[in-house]
Amino acid sequence: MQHKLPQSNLYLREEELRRGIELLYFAYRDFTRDPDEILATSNFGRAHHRVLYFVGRNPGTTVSGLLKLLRITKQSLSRVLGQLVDEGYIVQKTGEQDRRQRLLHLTDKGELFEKELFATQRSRVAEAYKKAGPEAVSGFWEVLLNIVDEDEQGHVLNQIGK
Amino acid sequence: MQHKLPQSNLYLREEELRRGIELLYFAYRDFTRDPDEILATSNFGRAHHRVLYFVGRNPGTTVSGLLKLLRITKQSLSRVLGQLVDEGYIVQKTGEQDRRQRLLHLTDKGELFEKELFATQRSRVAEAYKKAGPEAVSGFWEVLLNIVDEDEQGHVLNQIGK
DNA sequence: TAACATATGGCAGCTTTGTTGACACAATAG
DNA sequence: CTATTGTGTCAACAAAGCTGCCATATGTTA
Repeated sequence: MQHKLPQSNLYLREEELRRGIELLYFAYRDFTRDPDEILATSNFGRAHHRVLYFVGRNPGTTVSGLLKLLRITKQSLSRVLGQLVDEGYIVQKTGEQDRRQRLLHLTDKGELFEKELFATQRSRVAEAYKKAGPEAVSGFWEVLLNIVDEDEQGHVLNQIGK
Repeated sequence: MQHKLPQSNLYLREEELRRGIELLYFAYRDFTRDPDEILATSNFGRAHHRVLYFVGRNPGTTVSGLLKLLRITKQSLSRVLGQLVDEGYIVQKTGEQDRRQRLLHLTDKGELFEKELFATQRSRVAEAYKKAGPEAVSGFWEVLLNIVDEDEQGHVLNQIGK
């Protein structure tokens, strides 16, 4: 006489959910460490990295575009963006159609620095992809995408160019 | 006459790496938002959540155990831990073998609160697992584990009970 | 043209959560 | 007995979020 054990199944499911939660935490923790170390030597922080990264990925983006992408307030962004502009990593060009806009671009210095930061994450992620194999990588993308807010998945897909 | 186009392959690989980096960022951003909102109404922050979470997962853990797991300094931990103890979410019991240790446990109040916080992430992750399917979930775990520092993967595997 | 809306920038001040360094005390280990 | 370990605490600082308010230039619309 066999029957399903619902508690047992629930327990299993909970363990699987906690596994995802914990792996996400630990992976993110380590994933940010290498660039953080480089940033610290330049008196920058993680917030500067994000701005450099997304300006590099979306040249000509506007301030409000970045605000929506990063979901932070104007003041938070303006602090780090101002420093990056002051120190010559980013330039702002007045928009041609709409002259209120400040279109953001990396300078050569900014591109160089972004490449240096990216290199650390590149090797970590490339190694992980290689060890896990292409099928695992697809699953990795798919689950992560579904963890993103449903009404934001479109933006993300658009951002990651797929 | 056919030959491989190395630049093209490199370009593709870079896009795939950036996709992982960006998905990790966006997923983590949204993943932390639901609990953050609940925490804010209790005058707690994300750091309190982590302590509640890992004490719940490792009842009887010590202060130094938590320090190693979270990789923060004693002072950072002691601030949030002190608040959680003061407000009755966590109790400290003197270790029996080693009476210098303070073994940490959630109170009933603490367990209830942890459950409430977990529920938000549970439903987000469960939904993502469901949409992506079991194979994708395996890949998700595998890539994340490989993103963790190599010399920490053992600890993590031990933590997630596998 | 006048009024409203939008994109951006700036100031003041607050909070959370990380950091360092120094010191103290109880308990354990050698 | 001495050294080390586990924990707690104080002071001070920094990064990066937040709110609220105000200013200016530019675009849009009635």
